[in-house]
Formats: sequence, C-alpha cells, structure tokens
Amino acid sequence: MSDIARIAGVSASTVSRALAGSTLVAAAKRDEIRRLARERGYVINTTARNLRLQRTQSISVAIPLGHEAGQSLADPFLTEMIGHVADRITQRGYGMFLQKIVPPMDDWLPQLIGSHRSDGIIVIGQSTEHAVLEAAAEAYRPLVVWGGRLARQSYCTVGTDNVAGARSAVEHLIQAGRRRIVFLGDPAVPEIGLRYQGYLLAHERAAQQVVPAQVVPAHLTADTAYEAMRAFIGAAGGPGAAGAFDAVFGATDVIALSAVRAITAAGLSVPGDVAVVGYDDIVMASHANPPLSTVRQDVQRGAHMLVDLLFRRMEGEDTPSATMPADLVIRESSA
Amino acid sequence: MSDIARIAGVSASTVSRALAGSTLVAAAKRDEIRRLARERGYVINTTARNLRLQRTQSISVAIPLGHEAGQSLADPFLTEMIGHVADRITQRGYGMFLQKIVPPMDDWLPQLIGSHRSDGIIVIGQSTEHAVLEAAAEAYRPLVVWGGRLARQSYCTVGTDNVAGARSAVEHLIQAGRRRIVFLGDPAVPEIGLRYQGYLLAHERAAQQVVPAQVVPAHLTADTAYEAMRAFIGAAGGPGAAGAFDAVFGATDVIALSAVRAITAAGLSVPGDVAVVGYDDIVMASHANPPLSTVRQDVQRGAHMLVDLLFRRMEGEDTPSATMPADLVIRESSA
DNA sequence: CCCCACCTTGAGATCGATTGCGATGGCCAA
DNA sequence: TTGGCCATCGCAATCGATCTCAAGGTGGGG
Repeated sequence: MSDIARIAGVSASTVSRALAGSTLVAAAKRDEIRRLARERGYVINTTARNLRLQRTQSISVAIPLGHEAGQSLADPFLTEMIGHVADRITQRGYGMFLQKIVPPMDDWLPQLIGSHRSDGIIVIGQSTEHAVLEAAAEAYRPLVVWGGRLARQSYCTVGTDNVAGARSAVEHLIQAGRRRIVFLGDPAVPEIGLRYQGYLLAHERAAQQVVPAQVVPAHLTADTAYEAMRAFIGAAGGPGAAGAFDAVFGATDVIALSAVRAITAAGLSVPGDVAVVGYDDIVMASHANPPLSTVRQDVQRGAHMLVDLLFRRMEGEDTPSATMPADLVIRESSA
Repeated sequence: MSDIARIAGVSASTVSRALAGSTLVAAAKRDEIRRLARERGYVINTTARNLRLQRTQSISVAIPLGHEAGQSLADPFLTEMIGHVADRITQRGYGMFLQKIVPPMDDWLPQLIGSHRSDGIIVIGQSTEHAVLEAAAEAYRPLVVWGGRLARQSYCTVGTDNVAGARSAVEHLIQAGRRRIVFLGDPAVPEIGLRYQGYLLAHERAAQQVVPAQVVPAHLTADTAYEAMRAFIGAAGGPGAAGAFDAVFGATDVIALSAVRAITAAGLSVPGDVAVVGYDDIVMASHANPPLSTVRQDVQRGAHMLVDLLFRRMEGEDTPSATMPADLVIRESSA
C-alpha cells in the first residue's frame, strides 16, 4: 500500500481511505488512486486488514468425525451439507474455512475459537463432541451446530426431529406387516441415539405385534456398515430361521444403502424378503435400486438456517435451537 | 500473549518462544509457560501470526461456476471432489478456504492471490476462466487446476484424458449397434469440449455406420439438462421417426442421469430404446436405475494429485500437468 | 580472582493495514 | 488583512505475533 501511496504522491492513510471509498478523500484523488491500484494490480492484504479490524469476514465450518476415523468428508450427506452451507455463506459475502476434526483432540474448539481465524463457527454433527460444544458455548456466542437436540443443551442446534422421524419410519414398517425390524447404527452418536429412541418408541406402541428391538451396531461409513450387515445376516440364518428379520431401519441412508447391498448379495430380495428404510434422503436415495424409502431431512433448508442463525448470533442475538420436521418418504425399498 | 507474559513474569518474546517449543528458552520455564497458557485458555492469534510469518498454513479452493449461474456447490461431482481435496489438505496439516466464484467477475483470481489469504490455490474446473488462469499463472506459481488439458496452456492441470475417455464411450455405443448417438452437453466448457472431440473422433472412425454427430446443448445442472433432453425428445419424435436417436452420450453423469429421467418419462426405455453413457462415475452412477455406464474419473486420486502437486509448487518446483486415464465402465444403461 | 563463553532473556523492529486526531490550506466574511 | 470554518490529508498508534540483536547472568578455565 505504501508503494501505491508513493506513486500517487500521497500517504498510505489516503490510499487506505480511497480504496475504502471514504468521502474524506477528494473524489478526484480517490478515483486516481483507485485507478492506479487497479493498474498496478494492487490488492489489500487480507491478513493485515483482518488483524487491524479484528474480524475476518469468514466462517469456520468444522466437521468432527469422532466415531469413525475412516469417515471421509466425501460422505454423501456431509458433502451435500457442505455444498449448501458454502452456497449460503458465499451468498452472504463471506468466505468459508473448512476444517475436518479427527478426535482424539480435546481442545480443537477452544483452539479454533482462540485462533480468531473466523467470525463464527458452524459445527456439522455432534459426533463425540457434545461436552466440548457445551463447554465452549458458555463463553463463545457465534456458534451453531447441526445435530440432535439433546436434553439440557446450552448450545444452539439446527436439525430435524430425529425421534419423530425415526418413529414414523418404523411405524410404517410395522404397518406394512414387518415384525422383526433391525436397527442398524450406533446409538452412541447423539443424532443416531435419538433415532434409536424413535425406533424404540414405535416398538413399545406395537409391542404385541413385533419382536423386541434389536440393534446391530454399525459405524457411519458404507464399508463398515456393509460388513456389519453381512456378518449379521450370516449369524441370523436365512428367512424363516430363528434369528430371521424382515426389515432394517438404517440410521442413515449410507448405512441403509449398504444394508441393501449386503442383503441382495446374500441372495435375499429388497423389499421382498427384507424391507429397508434409511434416514437423510440423500440425493442417491431416490436414484438407488430399488429407490430407498427414507426420512427426509431438508438439507438445503437446514444449511440456510445454520448460516442465518449464525449471522444473527454474530450480531449479538441469542437465538434458540431450531428443529425441522422430518418427513417419511416411501419408495420401493419398503413398499 | 502479553497477558500471559505478565503473569509468567517474562517477556512476550519468551512466551512466543516457549509456545513454539524453542530450545532457546530454559526447559523448566518453557513447561511453566505452556502450562499457564493452557490453564488460561490462551491460543495464539492466527491472524497476527500469519501476518508476521507471511504464510497462512491454508489453501484456497476456488470453484468457478461460469456456465451455470444456478449451479450449486452441492453438485454431486463437485462435492465429491471437494470432500477428497479437503481430506488431503487436512491430512497435510493445512486449512482449506473454500470459495465459490460466480462470474462475471474478471479479477477474482488476482484478488485471491493478492489478498494473501492462502499459501496456494486449487481451482476446480476451468469453466469460462481459461484466460484468467492463463494470465495469473505467469506470475503466480502455487496454482493447480482441475480440468481439461488445452493446447498452449501454461498453468498446471490435473485431469483425465477427456478425449480418449469420451471416444471409448462412444465407440462402445457404436459396437453395441447404436447408430444415432446424441451428444448432450455444452462444448464451450473446456473439459466438455474435449469430450466432444472424442465423440467426433469416434464418429469419424465409424462414418459408414453411424449418422452424423448431433449436439444437444445442455448446461451442467440436472434440471436444465432434463429440460434440454425433454425438448429434444419432443422435437425428434418417437422411435422410428426421422429424427429418432438410439443413444445419448451425456457430458457428465449428472447430465446423463437427467437424460435417463427424461427418456423414461417420455415412455421410452433405457437401454431398450435408448442407450445412455455418462462421464465421471459419481457415486450415484452405480446406484442409479438402471446403473449408469460411464467413463470413470478417479476423483480421489485426482484430488490427491491436485494437493500433492500444489505442495510441490509451493516449495518452488515447477510441476508439469498430469493426465490420468479415463476408464470406461459398462453398466446396464448401455448393455 | 578474572575473563571469556555460553546459556537465557528482553527490547524493539517488523509484517501491512486502519483510524483518531491534529495539521494544513483555501475560501469567505467581517 | 485577519479570523474562522471546512474540506483534506498525514502522523503515528494500533492490532498480536515473530525474530534479530544485544545484554544479562552463570559457570568454568586460566
């Protein structure tokens, strides 16, 4: 900037003001300086500007992958979410700083906050980090989390009604005549735990008709879910066997689609032998073969709410959590 | 930092050195200072650090969406690519700054470079920005682009062999007995243009057998591609009509899958009446109904190459462009 | 007992911008 | 001619870290 100032024969202060469009500098001189800066290809150094102004005009998006070291940001649900969040942030004129968090790392959030790298933080998925979020939210306001709404939670979340959504999915399976419905997923993950509650609720309501709930632990990646399902099928025996099952509720679409693969690979049919329902309604769900029944989360709307709530928080407002409806979408995999 | 220094009874210099793990400060004092900083929740201010060190420990990923204002970062191919790139960057200990570029904006790249926000830049897709990239590459080294390899191009690209890949796809259609193969896509986009060349090459080779090449312009989003295909079907008439066609080569999988939807919606069957082949092999392609034949780009490998080449460039090396093979994957949509 | 190394530490410059406050000069009215 | 106001502009402090250079303290050897 001082170079431009020297060339223009003014001080750096004036250049700064001219480029900022301040009326404190004469219009003619302002235009002259701007022209000069453009010609010389001068661009304000963002780092220095951020330091001086104490704001960065950018948002951090952190994605904790605690339950699955192998889970990649390339996961279909995450990428959809990231894409929509990025769209919205860009639309607001902010930049987006993307960060993958791979625990064990106990102080990633204080680090991220303290580094002052961004003006606000969006965390996608609670993963194992509920306590960390809880602790940070006390002192740091501009923080919004995509995930399940837990009891006594002080941070601001956006998400769908996991309990109701899962419950409607399982009730749909029961109404369709299914009697042994397996829950495929890891209830230790907060969101999954809520979906499991919904699954249990549906079972309680129909206790006379269905066999007791049964969980098959499965992580969030396609490969591990496939393997979990494959192993379970092997242990359960074929249709009609003692441990037989006639439906699977996958905690996510990725898990459910993996289950479909494992089931068909075992020579069973979907939905003939086993009905399958997932959760998320990722783009792939409707394109799958057979098309996957699932509980739809409106990711785009969720992403917009995340960003919009964050901006309100950055302006000092203390926004409450938001829960969106989760709508059952019935397709062929459970027809 | 000066607060910590005061509490510890030392100077800021010493705190800085202690936190950096410098051996210049006595071991006992170093541990003491570190403990104090942790207790107080002190975190080094990244902005100030970046300014002083003249590096940011982060990479910009820019995505120009020139040909389609409505195209979102949520596009399946882009999200897969972003996810893998993010994984690799994170693995290197760097942060990732994601930026969506919506032309017309002539100086986004000089701006991005000049802002010194990142230590290197990855551009995903040339879109309409070939000239901009060309101009910037002269003076700025740490820049790598995902896209097509064009003649007389001075910037470093990573991509698949679009011409050969497209050609193998079209030759496959011809061998399968298809005679009127429509190219669905916009050849003005550099990568798509190369695929169109491959399409033409295959037609030249089999000029006696097939009818001349025919382009149906289609943008890169699912909706516009669907609409383009629908309109074309309406104009072409049914099977056996004068303008009838028996195959579609979609410039991307998103386009091809939209074509499948439009074709089946018109009462035609895939592959019975019309065979369809795409390009990319996005995750959805194999899950589609029918599973989509396509030209596979190894996105993960491509993402890793992008990042790895960029780091070599950041160290001053002048890396050449890299072209990966594009492998035809035959599935039911063209069987 | 002195001096010289060496080990530690601190003062201050620096990175590149922004901005409060004071200074300058021009112009108009008294 | 001079005082006063206003439109402009520049000086210098500031943001929070890093690093050079030099000084302080300690210990060992002569």
